[in-house]
Amino acid sequence: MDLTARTAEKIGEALRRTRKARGWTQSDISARTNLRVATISSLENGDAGAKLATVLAVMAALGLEFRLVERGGSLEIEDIF
Amino acid sequence: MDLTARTAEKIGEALRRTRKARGWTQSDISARTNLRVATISSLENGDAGAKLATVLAVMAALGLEFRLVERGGSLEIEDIF
DNA sequence: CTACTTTTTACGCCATGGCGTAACAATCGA
DNA sequence: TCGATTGTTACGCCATGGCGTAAAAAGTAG
Repeated sequence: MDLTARTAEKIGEALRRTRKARGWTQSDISARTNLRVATISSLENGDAGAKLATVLAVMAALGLEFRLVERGGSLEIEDIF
Repeated sequence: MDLTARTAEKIGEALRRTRKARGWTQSDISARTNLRVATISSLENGDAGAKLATVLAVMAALGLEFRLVERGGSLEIEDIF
C-alpha cells in the first residue's frame, strides 16, 4: 500500500483502497474521526473541495501519512529490489 | 526534497521550503495557480481549513505530488544509503 | 428473492475558505 | 539607513463544506 496522487480523485481512491484493505467500513472511519459517513463518502469519491483537515483526519485514522515528492520523482523503492 | 507530513503545518512548511528551493515568491505561485498571494500565505502557515483543491494546485505549481504511505511505514530511502 | 449492511444523496443550517481590494509588516538589496 | 520587494492581515461578499437528520440506492449474505 503506497499510492501516488496529484488529484482529489486519486486521493479518494487511495483512501478507499486502504480502508478496504483494513477491512473497515466508512462507519468505522466515522467513529474514529467524528466525521460523518457522508463526509467520508464524499471524500472517497474525490471531492476536491474537501478541507485539508478532513483528509488528514481520515488519513490518521487509516494510519497513513503524506509524503510530498518531486513529480516524476526520485528513486523508487521498487527500483532497488 | 522529499517531505513527510501528517499535519497542515508540516504540509505548509514543505510547500514553503520547496517554493524557496525553486527561488520563487508567493506571487509566482499565485500567477501559476490563480490563487491569491494571501491564500498561498495562509496555506504555507498551516491552515488546516484550506481546501484540498488549493493544496493540490500549489503542489502542481511546484512540481510536487503526494504519496500516501503507511505511517511508521516501510523502509526509508535513508536507511539504505 | 429477501433481509441486512454499507454507501450515497438530500435538505436546512452555520461556519469559513477564497475572492477583490487594500493596507500593513517584514525582509532584503543598494 | 532607505526604498523596494515580499509576505501577512483585514473587510465585505459569495460559494460551499460539514453538521444533524433522514431516506434512497447499492452491495452482500442467507
